[in-house]
Amino acid sequence: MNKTRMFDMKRSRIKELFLSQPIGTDVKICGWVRTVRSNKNVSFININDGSCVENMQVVLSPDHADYKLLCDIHTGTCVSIEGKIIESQGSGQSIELLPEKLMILGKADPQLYPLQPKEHSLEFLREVAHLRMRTSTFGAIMRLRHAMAYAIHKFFNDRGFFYLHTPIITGSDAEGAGAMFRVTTLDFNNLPLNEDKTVNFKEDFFGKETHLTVSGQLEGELGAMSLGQIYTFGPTFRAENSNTTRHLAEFWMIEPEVAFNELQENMDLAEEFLKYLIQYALDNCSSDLNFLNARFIKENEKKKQEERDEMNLLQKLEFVVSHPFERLTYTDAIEILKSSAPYKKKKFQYPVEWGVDLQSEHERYLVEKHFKKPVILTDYPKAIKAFYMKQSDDGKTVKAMDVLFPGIGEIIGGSQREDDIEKLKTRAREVGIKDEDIWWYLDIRRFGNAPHSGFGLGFERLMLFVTGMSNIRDVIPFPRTPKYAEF
RNA sequence: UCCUCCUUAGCUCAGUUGGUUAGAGCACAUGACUGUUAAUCAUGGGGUCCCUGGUUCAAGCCCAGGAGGGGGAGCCA
Repeated sequence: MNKTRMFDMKRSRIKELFLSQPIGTDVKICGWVRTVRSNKNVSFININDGSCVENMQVVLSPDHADYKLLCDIHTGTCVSIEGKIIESQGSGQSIELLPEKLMILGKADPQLYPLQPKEHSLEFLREVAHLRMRTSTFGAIMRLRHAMAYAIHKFFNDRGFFYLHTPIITGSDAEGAGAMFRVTTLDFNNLPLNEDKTVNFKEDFFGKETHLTVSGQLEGELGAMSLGQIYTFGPTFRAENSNTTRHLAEFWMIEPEVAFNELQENMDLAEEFLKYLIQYALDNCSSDLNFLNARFIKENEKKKQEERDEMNLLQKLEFVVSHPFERLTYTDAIEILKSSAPYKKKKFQYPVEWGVDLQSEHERYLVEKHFKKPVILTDYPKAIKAFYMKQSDDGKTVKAMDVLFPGIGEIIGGSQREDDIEKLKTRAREVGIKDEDIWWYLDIRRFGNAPHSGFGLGFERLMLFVTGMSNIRDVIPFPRTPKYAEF
């Protein structure tokens, strides 16, 4: 690296410089200015290039040939700097950069640039999502998001799973997971009509009605029943009018599906998977997690006493990887809720009765108050669960499982799948799905049938937990929600 | 979709019972300052008080409608 010629210097990423501490060597960095501080004798320019949460401090003296450039260097300016790495003469950082040559690649008018060297509200930053990844918080979140995506592939690859690309455009409306976005090339101002005035979708691009997928599961099952064990990891779309901190219209979902697995093994996989991912973050993203932890602690202190988290972010992550998840049946959960203090004091807004779906308040009680750890609920009443879930011998419940996390609620939903073709057809018809719509799904039960299981993990919900953020719009670069598709 | 809260300078926010020319911190400009960490200090510029209508001698403040946003709920991952 000890080159004397500057113009052909290789660019270093700041993360590498902090790791290798190459004191005395000449380097080149490119990045965006975070802050500038000056006095009569010296100026400090803090540069971030996105490689890590830490900034490189550039120390510029007034007698430097490029000192005049300082008047155009503000927060947001993009610069390229060649110079020597030296041991920092101030406290607060181990090394700093003494510039030989300073170049402005792109100015940022300080009167117009929205980001300032101060804390901005998350709501404001959502309005400038094209720039918010330049902040420490969103930089850390997006690097963690990448690390988690990578860890997901690594987890499955290391265990012999195959990444299956299930379709994003789907012709089946049988997935049954809520409202779908329509995909069409028809001219809305001149729709082809049938004789009964309904739209003639035979004229549409695919010759039938098509939508964006709400789940890759049904196709995932086909993969599992051929390749043994697969996972999907792709975008998923729900046209629900959900306005919450936990819902997006476009989100990413991971759906493993394993032939021969029954419910017990499905739970084991889900628990091992989540713990692996969180451990991966702890092992590989410590500086970003430390930054987010400091942020979490500060936010937590602002909350009212009764709403405060007992643990900080790092403690929560450590806690989850080191404790077994609580596993119990829906029926047992109902019993616990019925003998709970809030139930007896009539604090629950919604009724607790065998057969009703558990509400947020009930899930929160179980996870946050009663067990104080992640909970896997199983064996739900069949009436409140999807048609494809394996019916139990009791005739009342299905082999479903929901993994509930503190502060997030359902992070995973899954089940053993119904492999009895007659029961499957009957249940599908009950919810209005015709055999011919899922003929290929039924075929799997007809040819070489076997038990199999799987689940879906909401990627952004995982990100909420790992980053300690509280709004799902802040853990995806460009959120899509009802009435909002900017950028 | 329902409930609820909010909208004042580029950002974060204060603004009393309706009363003269709407404030602060940060940011920005200028100057000062011996190495700063969101540096500090001084001075200065900067406003469609979300929009529309109404009540009133007088509206940032009260009333009605609308728009945008936050939080909670439902639905779910």
